[in-house]
Amino acid sequence: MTTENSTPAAAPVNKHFVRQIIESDLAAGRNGGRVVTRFPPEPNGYLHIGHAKAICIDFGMAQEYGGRCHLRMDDTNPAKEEMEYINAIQTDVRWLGFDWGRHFYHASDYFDAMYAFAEKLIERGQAYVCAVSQDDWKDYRGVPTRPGKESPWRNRPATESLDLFRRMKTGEFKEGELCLRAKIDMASPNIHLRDPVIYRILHAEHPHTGNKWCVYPMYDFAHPLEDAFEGVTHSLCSIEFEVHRPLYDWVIQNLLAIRAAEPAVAGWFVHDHPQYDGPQQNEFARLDLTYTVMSKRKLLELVEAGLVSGWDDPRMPTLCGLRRRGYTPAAIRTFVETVGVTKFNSLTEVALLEHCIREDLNRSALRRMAVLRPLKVTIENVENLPATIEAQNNPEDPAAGTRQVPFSRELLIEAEDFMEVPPPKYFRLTPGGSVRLRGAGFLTCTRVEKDSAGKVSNIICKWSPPTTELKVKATIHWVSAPHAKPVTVRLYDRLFTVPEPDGQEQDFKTFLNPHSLEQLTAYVEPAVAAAQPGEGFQFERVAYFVADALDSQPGAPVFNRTVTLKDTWAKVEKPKK
RNA sequence: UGCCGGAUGGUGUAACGGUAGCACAACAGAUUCUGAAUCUGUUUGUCUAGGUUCAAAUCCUAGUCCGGCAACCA
Repeated sequence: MTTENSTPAAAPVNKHFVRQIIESDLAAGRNGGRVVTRFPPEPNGYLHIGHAKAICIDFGMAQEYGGRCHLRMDDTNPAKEEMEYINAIQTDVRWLGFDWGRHFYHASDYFDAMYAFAEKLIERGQAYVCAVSQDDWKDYRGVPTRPGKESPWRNRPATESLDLFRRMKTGEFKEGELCLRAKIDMASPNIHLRDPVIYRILHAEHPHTGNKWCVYPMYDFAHPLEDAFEGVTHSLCSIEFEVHRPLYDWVIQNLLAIRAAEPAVAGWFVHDHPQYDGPQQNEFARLDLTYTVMSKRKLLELVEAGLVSGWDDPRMPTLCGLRRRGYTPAAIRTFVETVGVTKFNSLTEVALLEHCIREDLNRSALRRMAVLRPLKVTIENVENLPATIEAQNNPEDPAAGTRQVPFSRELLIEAEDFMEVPPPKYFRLTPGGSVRLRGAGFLTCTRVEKDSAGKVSNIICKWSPPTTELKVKATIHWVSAPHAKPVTVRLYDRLFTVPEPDGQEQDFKTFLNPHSLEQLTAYVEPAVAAAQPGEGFQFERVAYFVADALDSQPGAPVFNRTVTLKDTWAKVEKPKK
C-alpha cells in the first residue's frame, strides 16, 4: 500500500492536562457544559511565537470543545499601551487562522463596573484607601519568610475610604499619593495576598478611554473581573501567574457573592448565563525557543537599537517577522501542537519549527530554479539544443502542472556545483565528468577557462539530450544566461550564535549572529520575476523563498529565504574545513 | 532560609499500578532527475534513596536539583 492511499490515521490528539481539565469539567456539568476562553494580550508590543502557543491553546480549546474564544486587549495600564499594537495584534491572530467573531473586547470596556465593584468592596470592609508610600510599603509587606504588618489605614471607616476613593477618581490626588488595597491577610505566606493594591492613580491618557479616568485597576483585580463579566469558563495563562491564583479566586468569590446579594450587579456581566459558576484559572508553561530571545523587552531593544529592521524583520520570532520570512500559519499551528502543553519550563529546539515549515512547504511550494552564486557554462555542441524544456511545478503534487523553462547554449550554474579538484564523494560537475541538468539532459565538462586571477570563469561542456544513457550521480539546477533575471535575495539565518542567548553572563546582544543576513543578486528563470509579494517557491536544491511583502516591486521581487533545504553534503563537507 | 510549581533519551512530549512509546535531532543504509522528499534500521531515557505491591515513571516518605513569587507592570 502506498502512503497516498493509506487511510490517514486520525491524528493522535495529545490529551494534555488542559484538555483533561476541560473534559472533566464538561463531564461534571460545570458552567452548564460550556467552554469559553479568551486570549488577553497587553497591547504593549508585537505578538511572537510564544504568544502563538497561547493563541492556539486559547482559541484551539474553544474550537475543539464547541465553545468560543474572546480576543481581549488587557489595557489596564495606559502608560505602556498603544493603538499601533492593538491593530497589529488583531492582524496577527487572524493570520494565524483564528476568529473571535464579534467577541472583541477591551479590559477598559469594564472600567465602570470595576470601579463600582471596588466601591462595593470598600462598603463591605474588604478594601481600603491606603496612604503608605510605595517605598514605605516594603516594610509593611514583609518578606516571604516573615509576615508583614498592617497598614495604619487598614481599619479606617468605610465611609472615609469611600470618600477618598471617589476623590482619587476625580483627580484630587497625585500619582502615588493614595491607592486602594484589598484587605486580605498581611501574614499570608503568599505575598500576593498581603493587602495587594487593586487601584492606583495614573494621570495618563488611555488609548481607549482617553482622559475619562485617572484611577486604573491592577491586573490581579481586573483580570478575574474581565473573565467573569465575559462569562469565561477557562482562563488559561502561563505559570508565572500560578501564585496569583488565590487572589484571582478571592476576587471571583467576592464578585459572585455580591452578585448573589444584589441583583443589579448582574448588569456588569456582558455575557451572563443562568448556569455560570465563574471562571477558573489554569496555568501552562510558556514556549521558549533556541537561538532567539522571546521577551518583549529584549525584542524591543533589538528594534530600538536598529539591530534588526523592525518588529517584522524576518529574523525576529514575532508573528509578523515569521510571516515576512515565509512561515505559514499551518506550520506554526502544527509546531505548537507538536510541542505540547505542560507545566514544565522547557526549551524547544528551533530545528523542530524548521522541520514543521519544511514539511508544509515541501507539500505545497511550487518549484523554480535560481542560481545564487553563478558560474558560466558554455555548451560547445550547438546543434539540436532545445529552446525550452518542460519542468514539473511540484513533483510532490502532479496537479501543480508543468511550465516551460527557456534553454540556451549559455547557462549559469551554482558555483559550488563545479570543482576543479573534487574531494572524494563529490558527485557534481568536475573536469571530464558529467552531471544531469535538472529537466534538461546532461553536461560533460570538456575544459575550463580561467580569468587573469586563475579563477575558473567559464566551463566548456558538451550537452547530451535526456535520452542519453549516461550514468551520473548528481543533478544540478541551472538557468539560461540570456534569459535569466537578476533578483535580490536575502539569506536569513539564526539571529543568535548560541542556543540560549538569554541567561548568559554577557548581554544577550553580544551573541548576535553577524551572518544572520546576507544579501546577494541571484539569477532566476524568467517566470520568477513576475512573483507577487507574498508568493513563495522552492528554489530547487537551495531553499524555500518568499517574495517580500514590503520591499518587492512589480517585476522586481525581493526574495527572503524562509528555510534552507536539508543539506547532507554540507554536513559531510563542513567538518573538513 | 517561607510559599507555589516542576523533574521521562541530546530536545520536546506520551504512558494515569501491568511490554517505557511518538516526534525532532544524530548516525547508518535503501531509494532518488532536488546530496531534498520518501523508506528501513541504530544509538540514547524514568533525578536520588528508601518503602507499599505479584507488579511502580505512576502510590507513600525523605532528599536533590530546576523554575516562579517580595511593581501603585501584565
